[in-house]
Amino acid sequence: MASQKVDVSFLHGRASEIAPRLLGGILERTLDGKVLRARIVEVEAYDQTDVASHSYKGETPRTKIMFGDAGHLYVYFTYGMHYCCNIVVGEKGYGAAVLIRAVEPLNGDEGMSRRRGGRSGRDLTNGPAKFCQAFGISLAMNGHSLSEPPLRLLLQPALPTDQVITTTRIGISHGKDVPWRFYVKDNGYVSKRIE
DNA sequence: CGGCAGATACGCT
DNA sequence: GCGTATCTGCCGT
Repeated sequence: MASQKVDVSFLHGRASEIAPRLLGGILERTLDGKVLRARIVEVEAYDQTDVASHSYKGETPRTKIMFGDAGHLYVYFTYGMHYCCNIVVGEKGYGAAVLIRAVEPLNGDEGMSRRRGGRSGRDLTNGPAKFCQAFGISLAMNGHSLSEPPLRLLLQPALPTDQVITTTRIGISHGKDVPWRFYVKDNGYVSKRIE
């Protein structure tokens, strides 16, 4: 597949509009001399107007990257043991990002399985922290530009609208009614199928 | 497959 | 102190 720069201008818009457009995009990671590839199948949008977002209460040391340049990775640590990663979107100074909640592995399943404690199939990457573990993403990659190795985003053509399911987000206690979760219809790697 | 409890450490009040 | 954009194991259906 041809190499492809992240079209940063494409990421300059509302998180809720960009998020569904990232479905089907490819994430390519080089790790331990191998190439891992996966297709994005589930995302959620967060921005500073929304109570569920880390950026809601303004910029802090932790959320600084979310307020930075689009096309970079915002990684956070949660529940004392998990990492989750987002693609920063919107204008610099505006805190917004798209959480990668699930991907479908395309290559490098063996390495992912090893990092996932021997698990296989959908259990490799059907959740945001599972994906980070499978892809070896931690705080060390916070702020990384997705135009460069060792982790690149390769945008793909938009999916047909009837293949995209829109629902409320998962695991939050505020902003539960906001329909900013998007996933690929009938894809086995989606974390939870509801509605 | 669904529901629930426990793990575990950091950011922020 | 308290809550957390989660996962896992264990239980029951």
